[in-house]
This record gives sequence, C-alpha cells and structure tokens, in this order.
Amino acid sequence: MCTFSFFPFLRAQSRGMIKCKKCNQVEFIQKSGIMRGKQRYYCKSCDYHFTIGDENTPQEPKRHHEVTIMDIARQLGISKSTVSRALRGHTDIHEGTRQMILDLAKELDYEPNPLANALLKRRTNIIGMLVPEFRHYFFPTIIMGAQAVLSKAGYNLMIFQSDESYETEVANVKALLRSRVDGLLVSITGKTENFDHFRTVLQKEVPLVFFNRVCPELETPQVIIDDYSGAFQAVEHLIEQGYRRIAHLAGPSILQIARLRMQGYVDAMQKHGLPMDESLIVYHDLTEENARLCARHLLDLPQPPEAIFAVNDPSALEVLLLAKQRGIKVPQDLGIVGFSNDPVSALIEPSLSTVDQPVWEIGEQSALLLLEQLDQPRVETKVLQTRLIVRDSSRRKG
Amino acid sequence: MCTFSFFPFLRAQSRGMIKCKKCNQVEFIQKSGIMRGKQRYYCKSCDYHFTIGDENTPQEPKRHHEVTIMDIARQLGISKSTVSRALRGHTDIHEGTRQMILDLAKELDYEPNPLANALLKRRTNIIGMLVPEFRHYFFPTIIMGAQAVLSKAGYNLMIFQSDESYETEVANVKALLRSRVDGLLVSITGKTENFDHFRTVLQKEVPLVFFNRVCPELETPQVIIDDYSGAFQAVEHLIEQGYRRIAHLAGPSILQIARLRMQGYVDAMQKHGLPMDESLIVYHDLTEENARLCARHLLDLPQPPEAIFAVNDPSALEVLLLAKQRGIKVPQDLGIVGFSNDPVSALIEPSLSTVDQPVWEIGEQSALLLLEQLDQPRVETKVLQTRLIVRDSSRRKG
DNA sequence: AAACCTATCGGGAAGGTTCTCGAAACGGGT
DNA sequence: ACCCGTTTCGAGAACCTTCCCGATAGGTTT
Repeated sequence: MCTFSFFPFLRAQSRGMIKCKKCNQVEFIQKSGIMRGKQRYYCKSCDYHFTIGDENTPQEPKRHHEVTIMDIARQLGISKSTVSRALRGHTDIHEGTRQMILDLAKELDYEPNPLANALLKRRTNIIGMLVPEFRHYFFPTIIMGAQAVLSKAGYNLMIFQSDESYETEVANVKALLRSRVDGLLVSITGKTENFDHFRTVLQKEVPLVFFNRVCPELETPQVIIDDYSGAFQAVEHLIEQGYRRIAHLAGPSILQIARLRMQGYVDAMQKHGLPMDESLIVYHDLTEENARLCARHLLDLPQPPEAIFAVNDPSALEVLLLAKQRGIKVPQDLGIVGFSNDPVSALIEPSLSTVDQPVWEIGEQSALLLLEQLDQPRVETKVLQTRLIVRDSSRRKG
Repeated sequence: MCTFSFFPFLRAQSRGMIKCKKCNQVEFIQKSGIMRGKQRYYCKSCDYHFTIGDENTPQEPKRHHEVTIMDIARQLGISKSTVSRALRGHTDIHEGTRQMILDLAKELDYEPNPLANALLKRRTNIIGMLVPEFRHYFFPTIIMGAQAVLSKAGYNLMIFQSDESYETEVANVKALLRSRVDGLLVSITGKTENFDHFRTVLQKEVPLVFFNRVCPELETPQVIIDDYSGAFQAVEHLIEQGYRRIAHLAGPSILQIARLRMQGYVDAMQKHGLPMDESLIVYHDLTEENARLCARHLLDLPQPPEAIFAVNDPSALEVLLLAKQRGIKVPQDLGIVGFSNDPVSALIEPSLSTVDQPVWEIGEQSALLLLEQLDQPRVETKVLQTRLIVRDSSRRKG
C-alpha cells in the first residue's frame, strides 16, 4: 500500500544513490563485488570500500557476562592490578583499599575465573585419574582415598575408566593430556603391552604415578602392595590345611601384580616340595566372563585341583559360585583363596579367604606421591603391606 | 687480585658515574630512592627515573612452551586466523593452504589448548557429577552409564562425592561452579533440606539434572524410577507370602525416593487391610552404621516383625546378616525384601529379594537429559521402570 | 630545601583461541 | 583498461587473570 515516495532512503538505495561512509559523497560510488551476501561499494574519491550494514540493529546490551576483576576495579575507580593484589592477598597494598575491594568482591559475589588463571599459569589444578573399571569396590575405594587427599590440597579429579580396553586407555590418556591436567594417577589395563602413551606423558613432563597395576618398563613413582608375600602366605596356608593339588587362577602375565602373585604361588609350592603341574595354572584377562570360563575349565579338569588360589576376589567368587552350583563342598573338597578382600568375600557363604590390602590407603598414598611430584620429580616406590585373612572357604583344620 | 682499573665500568658505577638511560649524560644523575632492593636514579635533564637492571643476564631461550597456533602461523608465514580456520575445518580457505597447515600441525604434534578455548567460549566441556557415595555398586554404575554418553558427546566428567554430608555437598557444588562446569548431574544426600546451593546453580543458568535422589522444591529436569510401584509390589509380595506383621526400614523422609517407597508400603498394607503399626517403621540416614542400628532395633522389638521391607539393599543386607547371626530363619521366620538389586543380593545366602532398577540406564538417561539442557532448557522428568525380583529371602510358598 | 626513602598504585603484556570484518588477489568479461 | 564478482587471507579484539616494573605521592633525613 505504501509507495517508495514515503521512504526516501529506500528510494535512494534502490536507485543506487549510495553515500560514501567516509566522505558522504554520492557521485564517486561504484559497486565492487559482493561480500558475504551483501553488496559492496567503493568510493573513488576517498579510496574506501564498504558495505551497507545493519548499523541500526539494536546492539544487544553488552551480553550477560559474569563479574570480573575489572568490574570491581571500575566501580572503585582503581586498576585491575590493585584488585588482583588485594584478592591474592599480596602485599604492597593499603589496608583500607584491600578492605574496600574485599567488601565489594563479596557483595558482587565475585568468583575468580580458574580458566584465565590456568591459561596464564599453565596449571589447571585438575588431576587425571585412569582406572580399569568401576564395577567392584576396589577402584572406587581407591578413588575415594585419593580424592580425600587431593581435594584437601585444592585439586579436582577428572576420572576416566578404560574398561580393560587398551584402545580406550590410550584414548583416555590423550584426552587427559589434552585437558592439561596437572598430573596423572593411573592403573593400567590387563592388556596394556605398549607403553608409548605413557612415554608421551613423561616427555611432556606431566607428573605420573602408577598404582596397583603399574608399568614395568617406565621409571616412574608407584604405589604397590606386597603381592609376592601375600600370594606366598595364601598358598602356604592352603598347603598347611592339607591341600596338595593347588591350582592358580592367574591374571594376565604382563601385569606385574599377576607375575608376582604367580611367583608367590610357585615359590610356596616349591618350598613345600609340591610338584608343579602346568595344567593347574590358567590365565584370565580380569573380565567377569573370562573368569567364569576359567573357573569352569579348572573344575572340568580330568583330575581337578583340591584348592584354587585366585589372583583376585572377583575371580575367586566365580570359582566359589560354580562350586556351589555343582555341589562341590567348600572347603572340604575344594579350598579357595582370593586376593584383595572385597567386602562381598565376607558376606558370601562359605565366606571367602583372601589377602587383604589397604585399598583406601593405596589411593591416599598415590595422591600424596603425586603431590610430591608436582614439586619435586623423584622416582619412588611405596610398598604397602598385605595380610592373609582366613575364612571358611579354606579352613578345614582347627 | 684484580683492581678497579681493569673494569672501568665498575669504577664508573662505584663512583656514581651513572649514565642516563635516555640521554646517556652523566652530570644530571642523582639517586632517587631504592626500588625493590635496587638503587634508583633520576636524570634531571630528561626528567627520567630508572634503575640499573640486569639487562646483561642471559635471557632464557624463551622458556619451554607448547606448540601453539602461532608457531604454525609463523613457520608458514601466514596469520593465526588462517591457521585457526584450517584447523576448525572452516570454509573460506584455499585447499592447498589447509593441507599445508594440517600437515605441519600433525608434524609439530599440535594440540589445541582447551583452556584458551574455554575462556573465550565460556564452555569448558566439563560436566560436574555429584553423588552421595561410592561404596556400593549403585552410583559407580550410574557414573559409568553417564560417562559412556557424555564422553561420546565430547564431555569430560568431574566427579565429587558428598559422603552423605550436607556441608560437603554445598562445598562441592561451589567447587563445581567455580570450575565453570557446563552442567551438573546431582544426587543429593539424605540430609539435604536446604536447597539454596542449587538455586545458585539455576540462577547462574548452569544446566542441572537430578537423578535418583532428586530435589522436591526445584523445577528441574530429573531422572527417577517408579519407586512407589516398586515398593508397592514388594510389600504386596510379602503379604502374598503370608507375612502379616511387616516392618519398613525407611530412608530419610526428606528424600522423595524414601517418601514414595514409604507410600508404596503404606498403601499395600492398607489395600490388604493390614493394621499399620507405627513402631514397625524406623528411619535411617543411609549410612552403614545407622542401618545396623536400625536392624538391631527392629529385631529387638518386644514383638518383632515377621517381615521387613528395606529402603535399599545395603540396609536389607544388614538385616539379613543380623538375622543369620542370631539364628533367625529366613525366610521362614523373617521375610526380607530390599530395593535396587545390588549384585551382592544374588550372591548372599539366602539370596535377597529386591526391586530391580535399571541403574546403568539412570546414568545414561541423566546424561542425555543434561545434553538436551545444554541446547534447550526444558523441564522434563523421566521415570524408569522397576521390577520385583523374588529370591529366597522372602519365598516361603510355592 | 634538596636528597632520599617507603608505601601504594597503574599500565600493559602474556597466555592461546576464535570470530568479525575489512582487504588483497585473482579471474573473466567487456 | 576497466568493471564486477569471488576466493582467500590478515589485523585485532575479546575472554580474564597475574605479574613485572615503572610511576607517584607523601614522608624523613641531611
């Protein structure tokens, strides 16, 4: 209904009456291509290119942003340096000024932005933690122990789980590194044979502490338990109970904990002059299904074992369950000892003998060791003690 | 051994022969105080203050810094904008240039700095997760479910546990907010009555999803299970088995899950015309010790219950253990049903009847819901189904 | 009063990105 | 030569903080 005549500026534009943004002249304007969809003009007079923008679009009112150190400075008419000093508790600042700043900061509910800080200082105050699994009580408890120490020291925890997959482990380490964590707490999978991803960590000088499942090739601080003597005691206990044909449900031999427990088993057998039967040693990869298979394999043996020492409680439990299912009497006809003292071991019937390890403390000590590394890189190995707990699954004397 | 004469500049300095840093003149110099331990001078001629610095100290070779977008730009003689465009997969870039940049980036092992990115974009790609505890399988499993979804979407997880302490919960929420997480996944403690800390979250427009133990006062998205009908079924099952005097070991009534399970209990009792005996309802705060106390209280009653419906499996287990310890026959003389289907329930003897809930899925769904919130804030409640699992602890018929 | 000193504050760079917007280069058509 | 359009690139701001170092205002000493 309305015609152009009512909108002179529209007419001007529609007829090419474009004014130069600089000199406001019209006669020297010519088109000069299209710029992201908009017509572009060129003023010969002042040698200036321009497009007709939406300068009239109501500029949003300085988008919502959180209160910064600059806001405080502006309101107080001082510089951001001074505010920073006051907030950081620095010296070189007047007591009155500091109070002013502190008061306003509280009033505005100012929270320092850790991102800006991290960018500048190159430390995120985040510790990365990588565990193989979450299913049983073991690793969650370690995490709790580590978190107690770390959060007291002002660090947050970023947790990943590799799910016993080497590929996931590699990917997780990469992700952790990308996130610029200040340090790493790691327990490897049962399948990790190549340690290049950890070499990268070391090369980037990111502090790295292994716990429980440690890396045998790398010179790094670590927290382990006395696997060997734990295993030795367990097997010796079985021998004392009169079991002779003792099997070992072992872990993957690439894991140091598995090798040491195996060695304890072997040495205890030899010490008591018992013959080593290779067929009584089976390896599993620490997954639940695989443990079940191995348990079946052992009990299906033409000449089944009289007792089984398992590398950890979850696998010992699989043996126990299968035995119960088949009506095999534990401990009379089959002795079982596990490793790690999972709470379930005490609840099940018959209760499971096992080797106790200070799980929470593993977490604590790992965290403490890592905290040390942040100051002073120094390779150290902490060894925590184990303790045999004899329960019903292996007690057939006294 | 050496005298000043061999070091004319030293003599000059020692005699006050200081040259102005600007005009190089000597005669107009005078001391003007001490500046952070160093003598400070003033040149009257050019009105200039200065100190004699260690300009000759060998400037460290530009301290080790990680490879940035600028390094690539410099080596290629192009601008950082172009590099950023190539790396981001933007358009507006020559294919040859892009290849060059991509190749060099790979060669230099360039990793974008997420901190800088986060600072600029105001998103950290970190999701905060707050759970009451870590001890049982429940929350770790939820975390696994959530992590599976979130890491696929490019988010990392920062996990805190409140340890059933209100104060810790408040502190953790603050820490999470301070860390500028992009979103929050929360299950509250059994003691949380004041929700101001979550109001702060909402006010800062940080997406917040509650799961399992949700907040009754706030209008937020949440993932829950059908507690009421789960409880109802459980109690009805007990009634069908011929139990009449049924107790409820309840959770803290401020928790919605506890209230709903209580309601299920009450309604099932009423439906079957069973009298409500207030003394048969005891509340516990979800800690282990307290559960033990409550179990003892119930069994010590002058007229003890014939069956107990417990608010969760850990507390049901306490009842079961105490009963076994006292030689009470389960299920003949005492029926027990728990809630949540902890794996231990199937292992213990007698096996524990319980209400199964899709734990992993709770984590998944919560994560998905949070992911939605990041795009489009929208209040939604997802309700997952429960399923009664009848085991030995409550089966005395059929 | 000049010389010197201390206490307090401000300016600006750095940290690594992304994004906006303007500029240059280029290609083809008159 | 000129015009017009496209493709490709660069400068610089913004994000927020800390830290270095120079600057200033007073006071105190000769």
